[in-house]
Amino acid sequence: MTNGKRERSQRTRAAILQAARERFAADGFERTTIRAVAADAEIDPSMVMRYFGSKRGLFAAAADFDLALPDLSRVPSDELGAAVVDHFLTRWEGEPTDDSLRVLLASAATNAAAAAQMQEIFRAQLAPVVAAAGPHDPPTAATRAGLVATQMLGLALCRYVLRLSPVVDLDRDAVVHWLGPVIQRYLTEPSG
Amino acid sequence: MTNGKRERSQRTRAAILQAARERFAADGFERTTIRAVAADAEIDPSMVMRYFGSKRGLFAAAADFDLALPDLSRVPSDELGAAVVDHFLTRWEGEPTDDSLRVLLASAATNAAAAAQMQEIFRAQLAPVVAAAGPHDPPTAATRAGLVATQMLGLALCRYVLRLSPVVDLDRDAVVHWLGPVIQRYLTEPSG
DNA sequence: GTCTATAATTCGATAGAC
DNA sequence: GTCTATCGAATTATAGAC
Repeated sequence: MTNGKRERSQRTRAAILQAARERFAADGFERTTIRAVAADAEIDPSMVMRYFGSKRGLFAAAADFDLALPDLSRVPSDELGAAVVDHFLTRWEGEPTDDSLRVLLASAATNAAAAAQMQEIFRAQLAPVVAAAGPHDPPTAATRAGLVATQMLGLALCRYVLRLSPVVDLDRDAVVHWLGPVIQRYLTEPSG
Repeated sequence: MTNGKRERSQRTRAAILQAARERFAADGFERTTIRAVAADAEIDPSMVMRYFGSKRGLFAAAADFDLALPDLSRVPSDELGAAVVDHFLTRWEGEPTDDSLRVLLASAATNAAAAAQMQEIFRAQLAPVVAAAGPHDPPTAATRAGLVATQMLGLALCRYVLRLSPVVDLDRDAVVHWLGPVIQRYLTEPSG
């Protein structure tokens, strides 16, 4: 394959992936059609099959992402909660916006593979960072990570998916003000 | 119509509705088929159409529910958080279990009507109870209700839909212990 | 009230020309 | 690599017999 063709192939692949992320995030797995993704990417539907094999393969590629959490062991212990909340807000509302979490949120409720992927992301990415934030059993780091997930995913659900107006209307500082101490408690409070 | 026929009709309708709630809760709106609901209810698919008009009509009937929140103005102010968390746990895990919230959660991400219904339930049922819990602006009762929604819906999402194991493994007392103070703060902390 | 039969769509996936 | 054409399956919804 020539370099020109390879570059074009990579561009096509990237265009498909971007269109797929937007569709999956907006409509979920079931309602997203390969035909619609192809139309958004301005290519033929059969190309989606060629590049990703199947609708499930396309979804797996679109939903693969990295929380990119910072190393909490370097954050002052009394600022852990605010740091975590701020990080997620940046990740979800920064430029350019990454739709990957919304892809998973919109599909995890009705797609076992998506739910499993969400579980794995929090197990493999959030729990170790929580553990590294400091020794504080009980409860275990896994339990603390689960508690953090209830609040952060609940925020994402209400703010980006359900779009509950009082939650959408909170500005960034207000979100950190209200959720920061909650996450702080989940990360550091000793008893369980 | 004779009384016998009317009773039978009511039983059929109730059987359809129960089967629909289970299917919608487990699979969401898109993946749930009228055929599957009818098979579960052991009746003909066309009967579902006769009773509920359309798949959307069936969903609307299955997703209609009442949070049945208690009057918080009668709860001691320092027990508000624990009372709310305990109420939701009873509502979601009591006998018999009511799947209605899971019906909405599983569909709200990909179904605009479901998201709107969820918004309306929290606006019409949660916000007034929060307001009645006592005067405490700012922030407004709507904002406080929104914050409560982020934590309680996040719990429901992680515990019942995603089934994150650390969250599933928490017993009732642990949930109240961890979330109670969070809800307490969202309901009563003055500054905003 | 309950059923059969089917209309009318839509989708994922494949085959194969170029 | 890209496209046309189409298969086979599944769905909602309707029409009408009994």
